[in-house]
Amino acid sequence: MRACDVVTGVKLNYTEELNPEQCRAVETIDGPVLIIAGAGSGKTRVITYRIANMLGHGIPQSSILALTFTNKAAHEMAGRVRELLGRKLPNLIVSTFHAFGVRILREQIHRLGYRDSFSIYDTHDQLSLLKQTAREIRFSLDSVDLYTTLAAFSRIKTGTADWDDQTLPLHTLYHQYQTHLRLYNAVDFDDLIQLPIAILSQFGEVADGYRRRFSYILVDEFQDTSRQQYRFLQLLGGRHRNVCVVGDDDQSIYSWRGADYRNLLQFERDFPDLQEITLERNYRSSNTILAAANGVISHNTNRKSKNLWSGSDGGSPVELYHPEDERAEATFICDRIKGMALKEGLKYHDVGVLIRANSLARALEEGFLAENIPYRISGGESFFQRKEIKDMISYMRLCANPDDDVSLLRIMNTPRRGIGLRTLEQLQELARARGISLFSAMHAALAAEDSPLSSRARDDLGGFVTLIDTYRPKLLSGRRMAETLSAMVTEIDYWSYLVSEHQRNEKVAKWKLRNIELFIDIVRSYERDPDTLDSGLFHFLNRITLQQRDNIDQDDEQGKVNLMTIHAAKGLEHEVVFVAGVEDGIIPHARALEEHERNIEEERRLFYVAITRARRRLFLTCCRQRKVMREVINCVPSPFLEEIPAGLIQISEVDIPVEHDEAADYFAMIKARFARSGV
DNA sequence: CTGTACTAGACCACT
DNA sequence: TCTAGTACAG
Repeated sequence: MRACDVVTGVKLNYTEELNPEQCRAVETIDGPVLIIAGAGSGKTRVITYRIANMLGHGIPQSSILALTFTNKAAHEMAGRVRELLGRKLPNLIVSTFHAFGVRILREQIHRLGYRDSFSIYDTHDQLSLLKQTAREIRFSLDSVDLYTTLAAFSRIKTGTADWDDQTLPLHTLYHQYQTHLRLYNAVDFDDLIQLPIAILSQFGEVADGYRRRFSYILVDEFQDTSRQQYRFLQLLGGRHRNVCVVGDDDQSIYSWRGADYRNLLQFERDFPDLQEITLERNYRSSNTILAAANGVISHNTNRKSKNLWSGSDGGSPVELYHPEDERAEATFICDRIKGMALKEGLKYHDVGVLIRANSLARALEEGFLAENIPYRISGGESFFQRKEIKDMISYMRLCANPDDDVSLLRIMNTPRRGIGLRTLEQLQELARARGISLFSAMHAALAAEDSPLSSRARDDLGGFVTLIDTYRPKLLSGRRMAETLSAMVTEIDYWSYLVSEHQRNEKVAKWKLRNIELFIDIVRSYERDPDTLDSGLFHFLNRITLQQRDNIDQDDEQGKVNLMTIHAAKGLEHEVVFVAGVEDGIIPHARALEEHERNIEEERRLFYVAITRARRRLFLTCCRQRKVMREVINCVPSPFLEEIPAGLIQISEVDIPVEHDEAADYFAMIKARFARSGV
């Protein structure tokens, strides 16, 4: 019997718990390793045991770097390791690529001429920067879509695309955007990968330091890595070659964000001596669910051939239901959940309700509320994206980095302080002339004898500058940040601002104030958390900026139904899974197909990921009609439904008369298939 | 400079 | 339906 004695003294007997392939994956520690891990093949288990095994072989935790793609996956992995070893590993780094990028930048960004107090701009901030930049250089954005522009900038920055006829007119805008980022001492999400690459490739001794430090690298969800992330990985691990990547090409669902399946081929080319391990045995789902999933995914071309099989037998059929509209859909889902809870003792937290887009969440949430089913939702707008919270964050960011014009512009007049357009224009003029930030320009304008500002404007401005200058050292001290913030909220009288903004609706004002209190609590518990090694203002801000979608409900997931997007569900599993809105235009999403017809394969993988989240039972719902924006539209069932072998599906009949031809046709079709298959 | 009222456009996924 | 942006009056 093999066992490994981990530092903690915990004995790990994994041979009994793992199959031979899994064991091999756990035991192959040195050199390049490629693990192809099908859905439900125990991947997370393998990764955690592998880390435990490495520690058991005397590899220090600080030498191991485990990278994933989403926050959720990173948390999941860190939690599993902790659970397995029964203790926290403070020096083991399990993080997203972006968070790891921040870590490097905090240590090294000065080499590129930034200060380590840099701000990180999320999409919102990028958007305001873009607008502001355009205004400044008199570039009309009327003809271009802002998001498209940002996407183009991203492709340019990451080297995914070159300037072409489409993007060339944006050339000066892009450069101005970049200049501003630098002036404001700010970076965007792409920079979090791009700048570390620049540092590692320009400064050999720095790169060597990191290579020595992280001598074992593990990458989860490798199929979702971008070319940039691969390059980053190569710079870090290309020499010592102790790089283990784990992935499944069938679950690649992030190509829109730069994920590139060619990384897999590149990895094989770069490390021709790699050990390849394929995990094909599925431990998660019933045979029925697995067969349904296989039926769907087999329609994709260009797959690395893989045959998932399961030791378990049969299982309940996949149930397909056609509700009248999205409200009936919510009712059906609630009824089923309640029924199973009652009859089978199903726990609410063992249920996952998956949706393609956040917009589908509303009707379901309303249903859960009406039926008193506790739920939690992940994805969508995070707590930190809420307006009132972003205001607080902007105050903190400006204190951390006074050159951050985007944050300054957000709060300069929030609450209203009488600093108007005229004053702002004068300040911007001054800032531009001297090549300084707005906050510096404010100081300059206040100090200047011949200031063009009116005395009223001087007073208003002076109040703001004094406010920031007073709270800045307090927040920077890193002590009692929560109290400081709380005092500031009182001083700026944010409550009155909320009340005046929501005169008609006092409830909203109260709700927002409550959110701010919640935020202050978060700051407080962050400060008190003994596990945060670096409890300063910057670290806090960086951390929450990367937490764009994950909600802060880490506390109690017990007893709550999980409502989330399919993207967010990747890597998770549930006893019972509902996939809502299995309609043409939603899965596959119309917008995805508009972009490119070939995106159908990724949409299919998305559906595959949704199906394979289920252990025992799978329900698919497909509305007859649905309200989209203003109007009610008739729905057509998703074409992917036909790819599920007919014998596996059971139609849940509805007692509502069939009104629409399309729906009727589809019904007939399903019934015919049903008859043919002889069920 | 502020507040209100009106209009257009948004809903695809994550860091 | 909701929000962000703009026009205009005070």
